[in-house]
Amino acid sequence: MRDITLKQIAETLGISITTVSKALKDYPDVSPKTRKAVLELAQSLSYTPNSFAVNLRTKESRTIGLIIPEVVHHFFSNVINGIIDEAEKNGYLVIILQSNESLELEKKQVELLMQKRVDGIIMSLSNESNDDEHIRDILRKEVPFVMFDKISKLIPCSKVIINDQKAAFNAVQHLIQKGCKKIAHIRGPVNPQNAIDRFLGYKKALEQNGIPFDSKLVYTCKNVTFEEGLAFGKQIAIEHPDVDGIFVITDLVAVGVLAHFNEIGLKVPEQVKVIGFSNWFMSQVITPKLSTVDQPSFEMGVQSFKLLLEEINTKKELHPFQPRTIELETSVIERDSTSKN
Amino acid sequence: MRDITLKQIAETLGISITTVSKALKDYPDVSPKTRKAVLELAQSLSYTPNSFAVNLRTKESRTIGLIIPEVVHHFFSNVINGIIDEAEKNGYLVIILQSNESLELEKKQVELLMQKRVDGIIMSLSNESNDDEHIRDILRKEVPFVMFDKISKLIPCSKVIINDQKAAFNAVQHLIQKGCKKIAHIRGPVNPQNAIDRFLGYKKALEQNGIPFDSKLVYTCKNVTFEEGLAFGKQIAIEHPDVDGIFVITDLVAVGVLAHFNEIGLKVPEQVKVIGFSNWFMSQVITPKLSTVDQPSFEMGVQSFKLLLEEINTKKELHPFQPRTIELETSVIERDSTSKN
DNA sequence: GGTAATTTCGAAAACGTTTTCGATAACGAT
DNA sequence: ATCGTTATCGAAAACGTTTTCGAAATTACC
Repeated sequence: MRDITLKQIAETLGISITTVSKALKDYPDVSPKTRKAVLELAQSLSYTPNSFAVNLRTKESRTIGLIIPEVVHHFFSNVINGIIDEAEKNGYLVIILQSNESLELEKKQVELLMQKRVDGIIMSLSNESNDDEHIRDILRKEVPFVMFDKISKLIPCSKVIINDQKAAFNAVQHLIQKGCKKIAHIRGPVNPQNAIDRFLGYKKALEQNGIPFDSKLVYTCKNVTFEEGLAFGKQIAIEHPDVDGIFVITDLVAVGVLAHFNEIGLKVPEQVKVIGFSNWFMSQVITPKLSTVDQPSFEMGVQSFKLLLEEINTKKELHPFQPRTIELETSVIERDSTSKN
Repeated sequence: MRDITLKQIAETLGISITTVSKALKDYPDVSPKTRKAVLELAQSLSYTPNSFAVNLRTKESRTIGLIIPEVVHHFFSNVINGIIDEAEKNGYLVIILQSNESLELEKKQVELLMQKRVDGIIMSLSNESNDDEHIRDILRKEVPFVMFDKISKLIPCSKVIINDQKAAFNAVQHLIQKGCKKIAHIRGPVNPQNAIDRFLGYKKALEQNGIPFDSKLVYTCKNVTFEEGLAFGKQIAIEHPDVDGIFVITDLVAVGVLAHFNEIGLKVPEQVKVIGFSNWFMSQVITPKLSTVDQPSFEMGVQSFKLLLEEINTKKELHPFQPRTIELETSVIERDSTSKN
């Protein structure tokens, strides 16, 4: 049961390979009669073109690469979802790699994808990423490239982001409106731009409301885990028992905080209000239901692929490509952890 | 900045393409002197072989396809994690597609992957899958193939599974040991083999303990969601207020049940004990912490790829391949939803 | 110096497709 | 019958690599 090729079809029909190829691709210069014959035979033999040969000839594989810090993560798996959905609609397949937040791995994977000659790369930076030579390498080779969420502002490429600073500002503003006077912040790691921006948004909201900024009230995550949430919850309760509001970098950590407060009997939202970030599915399942900032993760995936496709297509026609940045809207979602009904 | 090819290296060095190729691939019949020259030039030009050409020539792409019902799912994203980890270790990349539990999509995707000529396919069936012509097509074309978790017992291929019946049996046995006399079961959809097996395990445990089976105590999920958990929790509380134990098809649904019980003030585990399935990360975060059955999802991914690689390699050497089934161990994890400490 | 063995190299085919361009055939118009 | 036009086809090159097989060059041996 060997693979069917154009050659075999041509031979059994007594015509040339060229004509068979043309018939299958709806070229105008083949008679209806022979076209019909070719189509029928191809159908009955269930011919499918050898994609390896097509790739070589056309110099494209209709495959893109996706590098993310981790697959097992509510936010990222939703983005993946959006990307592979939109990609499939457009006849593209997606190769997924995860950097496990390691810069070294990330570099290797970028190289791997370029060797594979994917048609484009979508990527969210690992937390370690500050050296970006490997990223510039992508641009140098003119491989279509889009970054989302964790981006580097220095790289001139298309991006899909949210306005982290504004979103964080709104979250803290929400706490203040609910009456909070002393607000702590559990922030993300040092490097990632969005951790920085959310911190800046927190700071700005305090300033605009005449609340003095106190660096002692800022706690920095290393791994952004549930366990860190537990630990920081404990630390805050001990070090600053008068804190009445906490803005947390992401829902997962916020859930850890809530879990600790539940355990020690600290009342949320009566004694302290908590707001997270991301609108993780789980945040409306726990008690108390967690207020949060909705971040359109699926849509982020969709838009990322669309931008990439745009770049792929304009470059295919040898036109110059102008990178674009898409900023998606966020919104504060009020639940039980910041208001009692 | 065009791509570097063997031809270019050969021309600048004044030797043949053949020799360049051999030098780069450590063939014995090339002198140390020319090898050195080739290696150095290749290095300085940062030559990388055109994988499209290599694919065509070697008839393999070092890429595999993975079809799963949904990416955004704790169990599946962990399996994905295991697969792409192990694949990368062995120099393989992974194309991921999701069937969204639709048989029609699943069929299309199988075809897509075969057209792409991936070196192998790993797959977990969608809930709709009962017609398996598309699966048999994979075997007919002798594409290496592994199924995991949601499998079809009728297909002769390698599989990675758990013993769902035994695991369910142990879960129900656990409830009985904790004193439950009237045990309900929220089961999965009708088709999937593992939903059937877990149901059988439930039944068997009742029988062996002299508890009469009552089909009225069995509730069938359609979509296996948190919302269904809420709904069935409500239904059970109304229809059978004397139920004192519930075995739920998966943690997500069980969490829904707990959420409803929390809401109406039904005490878990005092009035009713609940045990889930999968050991979802979230199950130890909610109150009360959910007892469950641990299912080694990451390991399932690793083993799936290993089996696939085994098949790829033996088939590459034209040896006959004997499918194998790997059964991974599960264990009951006791938490607060079945015992008070 | 002659023969045999060993190194070292390269021509060429093959993988299967796409596409250009020229050739042939068919047809209509005069 | 001649010319121009159009419809239909196929030869061949190209994509870049791998590998076989034979040729040439070098070395070893007596």
